[in-house]
Amino acid sequence: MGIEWETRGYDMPARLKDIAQDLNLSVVTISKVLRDHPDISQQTRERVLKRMKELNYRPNLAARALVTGRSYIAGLVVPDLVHPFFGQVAKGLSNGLRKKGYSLVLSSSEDDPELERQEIEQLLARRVDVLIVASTQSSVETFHRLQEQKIPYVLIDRKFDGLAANFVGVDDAAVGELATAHLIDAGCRRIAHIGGPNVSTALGRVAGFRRALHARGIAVPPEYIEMREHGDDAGDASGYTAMQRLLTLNPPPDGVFCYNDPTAMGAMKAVLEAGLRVPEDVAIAGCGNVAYADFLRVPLTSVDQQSGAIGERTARMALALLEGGAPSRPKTVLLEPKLVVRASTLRPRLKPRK
Amino acid sequence: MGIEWETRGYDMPARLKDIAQDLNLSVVTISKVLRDHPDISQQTRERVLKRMKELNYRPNLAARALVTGRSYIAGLVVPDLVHPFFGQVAKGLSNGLRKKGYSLVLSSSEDDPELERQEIEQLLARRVDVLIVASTQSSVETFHRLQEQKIPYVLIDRKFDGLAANFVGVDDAAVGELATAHLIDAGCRRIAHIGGPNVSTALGRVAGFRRALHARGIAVPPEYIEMREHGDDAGDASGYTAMQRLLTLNPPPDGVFCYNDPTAMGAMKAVLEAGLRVPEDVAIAGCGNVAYADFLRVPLTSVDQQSGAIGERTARMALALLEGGAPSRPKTVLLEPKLVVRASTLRPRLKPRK
DNA sequence: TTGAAAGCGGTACCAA
DNA sequence: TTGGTACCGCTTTCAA
Repeated sequence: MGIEWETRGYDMPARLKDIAQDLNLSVVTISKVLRDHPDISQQTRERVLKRMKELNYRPNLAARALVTGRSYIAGLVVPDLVHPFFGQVAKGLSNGLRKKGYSLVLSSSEDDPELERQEIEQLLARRVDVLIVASTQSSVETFHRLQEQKIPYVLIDRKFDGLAANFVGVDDAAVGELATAHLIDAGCRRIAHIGGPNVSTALGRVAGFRRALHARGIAVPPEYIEMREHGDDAGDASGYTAMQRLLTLNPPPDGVFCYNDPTAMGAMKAVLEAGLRVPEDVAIAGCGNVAYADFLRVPLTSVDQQSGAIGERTARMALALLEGGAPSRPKTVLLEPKLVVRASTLRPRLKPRK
Repeated sequence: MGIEWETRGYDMPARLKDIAQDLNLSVVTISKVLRDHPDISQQTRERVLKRMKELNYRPNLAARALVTGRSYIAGLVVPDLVHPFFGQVAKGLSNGLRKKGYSLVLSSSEDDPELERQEIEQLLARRVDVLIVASTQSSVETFHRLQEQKIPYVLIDRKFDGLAANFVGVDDAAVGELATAHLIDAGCRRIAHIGGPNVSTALGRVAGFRRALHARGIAVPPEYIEMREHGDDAGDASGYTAMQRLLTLNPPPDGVFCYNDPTAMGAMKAVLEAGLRVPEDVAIAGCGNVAYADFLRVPLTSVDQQSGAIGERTARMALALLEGGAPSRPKTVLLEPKLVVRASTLRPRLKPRK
């Protein structure tokens, strides 16, 4: 045991220096063993590894990051961790990055653009190697700054028009089209939409909604479209009130496409409370395909956003940015949404005839 | 502009040294301004701050951590991020820590004890200041090691008998008692339990279940208790099959207390598919009070586990561990569970008489 | 195959 | 009020 070790206390983490002194070697040699450097004799290597085990040695990653300039940390900023979509993305991402030794630092922006900016600052101060953001910004300025500073980043879920950035998400217009076309096929003719806040996902979905109706020559009265200001959290409450309003119209809609599943759940509640039936009087389709969609009052038809796949693809893209040699052009990965049909849109005329 | 700056490239982050050279000051002076050290002249301070803004200076937290020995990072390990309970905990925790400048590094153990150990190692290598773990270990060894190394840690949700550790969670026996007593009050007399895996939460809940029945002199046939091996994910599937088995018994139960809400949802599905009614034939109570409990086929009575509060209290405890002076005795915070009654247990005899 | 010296970007201590 | 020097734990370069 080196003298150093004696005086450091058994609760302080061991350092390369401690091992070096114990073994009468230099710090450099130990460092090389640590990193599997070739030019170390087998015998020395074994002695060092043995001592490392004994001392329970763990390299100080912060120190390493300081000299190598790589932290092996990815930063993730999401609007709301409680939303199952982002939970799933975080899980897929975390799994993908772990394999390559990266850790994930998590920030929640609470759907607040200013807070999101602060969190990004904090992550940059930590010198994360890459940033992954489901942004709630309305301006693109933050990301221009990142570009200037050549900080690799990937946008997920929400993107910006006119910003050439790495992006992983679903094709939101396709999401809207898929759900809406399905409602039409189910026999609905007065189809309404309860939309989300002013971000790309909500805008894309309402655009797809319009496109599908237009393609089939079905008109959409403006009052059939309700864009809500809520973020991702209070979706059920806002879906509820939006649907109540839609039911006062004359004629009321016989089908509704909702921005997300919580919104759809709120809408469903309003319909049932009004004494109407789902799907016979009003068919309902949501987005997100939450895990429990099958267990709802009426099992909910929903467009799957591939949350797990988004996490994995984002991990792949982030790693490519880091390990890949030349900085490449920004890439966009658009996953195909999938419609999952359940009872909330299975109207009589579509049910199998007996 | 210092010569250094010219040659560094505009995309490299500015350092104290750059600012010092630009202003003909020493690095120490800049560092003091950065940390609001008192003995700096007003004029100097302003010059420095101005230059910091211009260069968009961000202190390198890794470098600071190296010298101060404090990383301002907390590590969180959970079994499954997708489970809404842990999402909520992570959110509360993140918010509580952010206020004091801490970041949160997130690890998912996927309910795998070995992976959990590896993740903890990784976090220790990052020199996190405190560790927060919802552990899936069966042995207590990992935590003894942490104690030896004097690494502050807080267990959440799941605890260990005989391990004196900081803990934040709910009183699981109370959870079980609360739900079971309610089922009895609702008029159930043949009450079954679908339990979870071999961790403290599941064991505590089944103990409370037994205690409540015993206190009212109601017997529990052993076959009325189904302990499932699943983790937190496939709860719905295992609740479904467990309930199917329970329904084959003679007599079948008229009330079921389930380990968690997904399990309860699966159980509910099995009951309804068997052509029975909830709650008239079988009343069902769950645990966790998931956000959408109100929107299920039959709105689900559930015991609220206070997930948000757990996150916040854990943040407080973690901060106390770090900022507090003397190392204190391990503390246990047991939050009171709350029963949220919904239709799944509102049996006729409890309904208001007309 | 091994190691001495320099330095990553900061902070602490003490002298000027 | 300001700054020189040492050092945090590790990697890099280059010489022995």
